[in-house]
Amino acid sequence: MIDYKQIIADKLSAPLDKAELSALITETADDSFGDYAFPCFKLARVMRKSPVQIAEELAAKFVTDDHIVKVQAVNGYLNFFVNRLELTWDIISDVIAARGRYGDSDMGKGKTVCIDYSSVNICKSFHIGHLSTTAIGSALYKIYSALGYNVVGINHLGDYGTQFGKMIVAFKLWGDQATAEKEGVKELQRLYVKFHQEEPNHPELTEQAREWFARIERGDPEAQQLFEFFKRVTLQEVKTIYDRLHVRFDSWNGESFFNDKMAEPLQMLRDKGLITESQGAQVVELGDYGMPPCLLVKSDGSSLYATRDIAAAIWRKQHYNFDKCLYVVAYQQNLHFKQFFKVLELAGCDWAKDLVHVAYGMVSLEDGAMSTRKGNVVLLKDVIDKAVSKANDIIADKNPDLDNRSDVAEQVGVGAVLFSALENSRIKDIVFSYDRILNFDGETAPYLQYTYARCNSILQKAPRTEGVSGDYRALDNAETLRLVKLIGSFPQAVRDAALKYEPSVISALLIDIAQAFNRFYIAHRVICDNPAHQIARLQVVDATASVLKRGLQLLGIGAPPQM
RNA sequence: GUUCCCGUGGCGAAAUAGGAUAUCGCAAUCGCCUCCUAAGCGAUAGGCUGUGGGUUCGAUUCCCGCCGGGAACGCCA
Repeated sequence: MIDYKQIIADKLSAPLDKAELSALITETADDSFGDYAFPCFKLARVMRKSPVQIAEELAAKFVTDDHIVKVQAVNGYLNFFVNRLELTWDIISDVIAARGRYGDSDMGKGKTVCIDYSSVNICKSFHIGHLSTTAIGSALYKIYSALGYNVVGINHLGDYGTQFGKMIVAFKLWGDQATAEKEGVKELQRLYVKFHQEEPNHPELTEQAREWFARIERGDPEAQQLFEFFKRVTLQEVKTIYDRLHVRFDSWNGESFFNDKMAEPLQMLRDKGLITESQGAQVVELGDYGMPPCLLVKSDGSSLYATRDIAAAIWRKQHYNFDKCLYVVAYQQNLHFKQFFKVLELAGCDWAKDLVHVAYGMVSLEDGAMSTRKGNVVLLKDVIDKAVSKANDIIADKNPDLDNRSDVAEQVGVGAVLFSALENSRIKDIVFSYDRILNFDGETAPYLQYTYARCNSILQKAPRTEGVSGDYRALDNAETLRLVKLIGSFPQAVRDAALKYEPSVISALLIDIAQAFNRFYIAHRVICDNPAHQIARLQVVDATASVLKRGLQLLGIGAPPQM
């Protein structure tokens, strides 16, 4: 890969060192300005001259060569035109040489990243509120893997808490095994809701629930068995969703797993003198850091969320020795993460700095917040089913002879759903709307997939041309340049996505690439009378297809060859 | 009340760790399939980037105030 910035920096005779120079060199806002630009404004102060004058002087002194073919001073910018055919071929050949793995690197070699994502709750339905953590976490998993990191995907199950005592009471009173097996989480959910309806009028239920929860903790066989049953029913159902989304985990150690692993961390915090008594509870005071205290032990002696998260973080550090541990959890829990990260830092865990809360925005419905208890939820399964069914209808209409029709519809529908959680900055709130998620036009996964299929179609239909070499002058035009430059920025986008924990960096670039390709496609016929031109253009198509596919893979979205 | 986040054309967003004329999609109107997939492409219309200051050669981007929206703030997770 030719480093034009470096070439320019080496040849520029400005009173700054090479590193500063190349840091200042940027890509131009518009191809008509050139390809790279050096803003002279910072030099103005040092050199005591106007930026316009500096640019002109630098331009006059700059000696062009085979790589940098033209220099222009415009409004205080020094604009460089590179050898565009060289740039084009440089990028295209890199992509082709990468054989489908363009953008991969070994920057993470020997490093481990833990990613805590999706983390479903037992006995609760999987609704669209869980889509963001699942899609973002899974995409980060793939992105970090592509960068050579060893990645550990963790589904930190919500499988501990007094609600399971309630579930047992409800199940014994109103439920039965056969129905639960048949109806799955829906039935568990119904029992849970019923418990809350009955509880105000039957205070003894609360007491029974507490008792059953205590029995789970003691390892009472009946309680344990029922609890495992709920867990099995929930996971069975959730796993069918994960299968459809192609989401994988390396660990399913949830809250209950850490139940017997909290004593040591607590003792450690006590030994360090961090824990104090407050209103009967044991807390770590964080007033010095502008935060309310972090509660670790309730006045009845039982543990809390933060206690388990601290134990889990320590356990993960010991077992995986991570270089980074990401928590893909909604921003509602900002304070919680800040608190327990700080507690670990105060405890002298220098690795506390490697814990990252990857926060994302809330999903709400058009008529307000979702509520499991009120039954006001949109199930993810229903959304996927609708999307797939719509994809099916469109295929029936546009491409009825397509092979593997249902498979393609599945990939398109699922892709559309996943993309909705990956297209924007994760911090943005989302108001769920069927209209939006079922729209397959414009900036959507089906658009990317369609563009990929278009590329593929050309590659397949192009007649073989033996003994002819490509004429790359066929690539000397605005549409190709724009497309190729975008493709060339893909590796950096992958790194940025990892650095910022932001898969949307990749989604946004893919949209730009697809758009640039479609404009290229309209403007320049690939399969044409001139075999030399055809060969050159086919390589652009090949590279586009390759990058679109790789990008979609990193987002966890399928790329059917035809649609 | 305190802390944090968000505020860009009717709607949804982008702007590479301050840079050149604020970019894209949806919706709207009008065009383009005897020609590589029209899930596409083009054109028109739509903006004082919430607001008032400040820093800077330059602010959507950084700082302060205000307004509007959201979230969190002790025995849930």
